[in-house]
Amino acid sequence: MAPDPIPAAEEAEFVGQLFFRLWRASHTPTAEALERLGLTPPLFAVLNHLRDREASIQQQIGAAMGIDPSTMVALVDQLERGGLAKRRPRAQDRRAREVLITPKGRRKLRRARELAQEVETDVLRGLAPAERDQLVALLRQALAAAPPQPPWTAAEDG
Amino acid sequence: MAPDPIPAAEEAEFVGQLFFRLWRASHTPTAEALERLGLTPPLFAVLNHLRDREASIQQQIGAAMGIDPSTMVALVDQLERGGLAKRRPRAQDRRAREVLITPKGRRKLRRARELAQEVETDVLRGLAPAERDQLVALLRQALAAAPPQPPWTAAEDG
DNA sequence: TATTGTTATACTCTATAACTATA
DNA sequence: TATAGTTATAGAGTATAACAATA
Repeated sequence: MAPDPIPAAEEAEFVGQLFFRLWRASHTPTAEALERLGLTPPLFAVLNHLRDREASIQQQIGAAMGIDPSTMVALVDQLERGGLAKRRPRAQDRRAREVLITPKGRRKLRRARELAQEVETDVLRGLAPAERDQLVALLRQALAAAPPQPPWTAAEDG
Repeated sequence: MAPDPIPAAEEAEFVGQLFFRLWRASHTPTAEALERLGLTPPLFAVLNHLRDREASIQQQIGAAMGIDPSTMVALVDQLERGGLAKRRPRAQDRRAREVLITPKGRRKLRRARELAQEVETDVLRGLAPAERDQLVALLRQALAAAPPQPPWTAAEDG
């Protein structure tokens, strides 16, 4: 059997631990909410990417989000099976596949983003609105100046 | 081949993504530094726990840090093999094993904590000291009020 | 020859379940 | 019978490497 829940702030000595615990605090309920829509965090991340950059090809998506090419194949497969996105060969280079979000995909993404926002509001409920804005600003500032990152997994999301 | 490094702040729309990216920004180089000491992030986490609570038994450590009992066995095995900690039966209940950090373990932990601190300073180099303090305060405040968490993995550290 | 995507496989990490020894 | 720890196994998630199609 898995251990009981943990006192939230215990043992978080290093800043990295704080990042991790807050990420988990947001990731776990987000993943549960997404599951009710038939989505996973990686699928949600790809859909978010697709929302703004329709004609990007698999490799570009993977490079932008740190998803391995072979993993991208499986993710886009899932999106296609669910009718949330579709592939088409790029005209200028028929090796490459452009991935496009479908109207159904947009509708599902809209609901998913709402759920993710709700979770995030709940996770940061300890902060006043001004404090929350301040936190986000500091996080962005730190990340912008942080050392360059190696490739990441796709498990990142709200 | 794995994809190239990612522009740090790109795509981090949700706060959860910021947490994740900053955690990774600190976790990856920390893991690399620990490896040079023969440690891993989970071992580092357990040693940190042991530093302050010597007589805790495996189950307690696991419960406090969200590490599965069977995973704890493997971790303490590794610490014992390296001479960094040792087990002994608890007098009052010989089913239970108290885990104690050794002097060698303390020395190694001291170096590990120095390395982790250096990484963290580097990760947060974009923030002025006052901003950094402010960030930590906001993170702690948010975490203290966040919804109760399910068990965690041991991958959390500086 | 190099590159995109694909496939099949291997690896890492963690959880699950059955077992032992104590209680 | 219940609990701490152990062991062996399975599962999820991801990466690696070889292959096909195209450039």
